[in-house]
Amino acid sequence: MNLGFHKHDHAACISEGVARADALCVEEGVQFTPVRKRVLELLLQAHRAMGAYQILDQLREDGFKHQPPVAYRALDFLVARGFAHKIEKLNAFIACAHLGLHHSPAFLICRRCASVAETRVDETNGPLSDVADSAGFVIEKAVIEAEGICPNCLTDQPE
Amino acid sequence: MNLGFHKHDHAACISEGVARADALCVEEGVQFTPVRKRVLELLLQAHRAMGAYQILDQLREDGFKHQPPVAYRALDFLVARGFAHKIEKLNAFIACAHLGLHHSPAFLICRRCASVAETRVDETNGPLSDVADSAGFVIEKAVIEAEGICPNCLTDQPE
DNA sequence: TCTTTATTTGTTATAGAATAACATATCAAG
DNA sequence: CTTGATATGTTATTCTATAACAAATAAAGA
Repeated sequence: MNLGFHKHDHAACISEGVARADALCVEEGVQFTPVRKRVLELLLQAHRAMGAYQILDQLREDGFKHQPPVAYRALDFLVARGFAHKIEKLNAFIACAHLGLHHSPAFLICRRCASVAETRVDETNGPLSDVADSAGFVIEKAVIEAEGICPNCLTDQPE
Repeated sequence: MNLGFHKHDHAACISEGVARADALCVEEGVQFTPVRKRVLELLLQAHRAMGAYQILDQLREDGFKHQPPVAYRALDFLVARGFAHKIEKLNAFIACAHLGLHHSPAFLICRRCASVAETRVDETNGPLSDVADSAGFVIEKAVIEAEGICPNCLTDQPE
């Protein structure tokens, strides 16, 4: 699986992401307003996790309004529809790498270069759901974030 | 496995927890100072995740100093030694349920009653480490937090 | 088209979480 | 006993996030 650690056609991955989100919004009858679109673009462009206030700074430069709620509202919208995810460990947000697919995301976070790769995990089995099942706990959503060193940073310099 | 959702001898679980931490500190030659001990007691007592400022309020009532760094330093100490864990999803802290055992914790968080159960997962295999291995990513630490409904809340009222 | 309902945006203010920085005190080893 | 390490006290600040309400815009029905 390509986890985004390697080179790829980035311009295409931005425009495709926006186009796909656009289509999904039409399908669902929700408004993909300029600020929402711009925030998704910023996240796709950055290709890493961004804090809400980083996004806010960018919005300011683009001439958008830039009070905190502007960014948080756009982010809430994107996260609610699965266009972006929140990385709890970083208090930051990242564009979804599997836009349009229902999935439960998991992340690999490099503590050296701060890159974040998204992968998918099967939430219906695995060690955690076994425990939950036997305890009678019903899992609705799981935060799975692994921290470590990405392949690029391992090669670059062995710490 | 007992996940803490059920009744148990809570007084004992507090005193045992403190005693075990005490012994571990002696072993490692680090100081289990009054404020550190008190914070661990508070967490064991609460038996749920507590925010740093909740802890701070309790410390104030106990006559301890109560500026934010007081709580954060004690929490950093407890987390560094595995006596407590941070729940990223809640920006809150909880006493370790497996004190003294090296383990990688995972949590089941009830969104109705806010109780948190700690369990262990094997981090060396499972779906996530397969993905990491094949990508060449070295996992050092994993945040695994599942949100849902605990057995008590399921029974109490089917939502 | 009108109008009314829902959704989105603008704005101010504040709450909540965490740390930087530096002075002071206490402990532990030589 | 003194020196180096560890821990505490304190002030201030930064970063993250939301409450609350007014104004504007869009969508749906009469």
